[in-house]
Amino acid sequence: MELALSLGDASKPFSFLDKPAKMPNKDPHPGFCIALGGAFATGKASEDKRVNRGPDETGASSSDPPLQLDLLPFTPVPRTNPPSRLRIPWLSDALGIERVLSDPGARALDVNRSADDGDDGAAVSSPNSAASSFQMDFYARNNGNAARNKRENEGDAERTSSRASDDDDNGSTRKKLRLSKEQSAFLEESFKEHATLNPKQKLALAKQLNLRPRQVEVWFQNRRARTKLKQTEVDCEYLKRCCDTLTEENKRLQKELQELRALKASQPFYMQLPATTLTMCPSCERVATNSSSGTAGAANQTTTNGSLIPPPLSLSNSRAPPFTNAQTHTQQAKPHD
DNA sequence: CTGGTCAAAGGGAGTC
DNA sequence: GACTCCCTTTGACCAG
Repeated sequence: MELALSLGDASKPFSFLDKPAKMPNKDPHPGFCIALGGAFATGKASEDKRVNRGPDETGASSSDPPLQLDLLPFTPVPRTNPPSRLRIPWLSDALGIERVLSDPGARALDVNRSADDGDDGAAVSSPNSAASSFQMDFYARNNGNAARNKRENEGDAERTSSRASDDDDNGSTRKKLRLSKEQSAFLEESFKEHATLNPKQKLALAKQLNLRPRQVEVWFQNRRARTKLKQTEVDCEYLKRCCDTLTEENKRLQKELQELRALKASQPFYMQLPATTLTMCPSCERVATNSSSGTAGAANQTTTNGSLIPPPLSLSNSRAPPFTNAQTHTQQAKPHD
């Protein structure tokens, strides 16, 4: 597992990543950057890149439950209206495909056109239009959750009328409006393509789902917040593991240090060998040896995996001090010439 | 009753 | 100034 942890310079992406970790512009934790490899790495990032930006999408994709794409057709409920085929406008534009969410072969609904052709939304408001049938489907079929069906079916009319009159509400009571399963699923599908919406997309979605644009906007805001929260949880979990690993490494190094000190105490004559040079930098506290004897080897092999311990500064047999800066690197033990 | 979830409101900050 | 985003909080709803 390859990993890198950077505290203080989030602007420098890690080289092994397919793409740098995207952090929001107003990230509340500036200077913190974490990159994961192996199990945590989103290896699909390169092949699963979205058309548009999607902050935290990589993390979300790993933690989010798989989205049910078999939203339609709604077989349990008999259709009274012709099935409609929905297009996610920006998807169709960008990819040249239709995101079919309903029966294939049904009439396609071009949300872009409906949004562009007029502000009255005639294309979707007509009772005979495909969009209308889709909207009716949304309200005819509520959540598949059996426990909720009764309540929700009872509340369908209220919900619909509530939405229709929300704009005119005096706002005295904030009625809880829970989006239907289909509405949430469609919004989710849209979110997978675009974590953010431009006004046209927002209007198109609102018309398509018979929601107010503000509702669509709020849903996306809340959805981004949920994604970010999940990513934060993943990051925290990873940091916790990093902390545990470093703690273990620290313990091991402390133990090795004690062993070295014990060895040094038990075999003091090594320090008197003429060829042995043991130096320590007081600033960085690194011990470097300049010796051909075995003591140097003991100092150099302070790690079992060598991952975190810096290599000796000099391995040459020269009598010259291994540290070039004589001001900061003071020789603690001088060779006996 | 309580805690979790989620839609929504409100406010601050950034951008154009 | 309008718009959008993010963050926090609120309130309704639901399950245990």
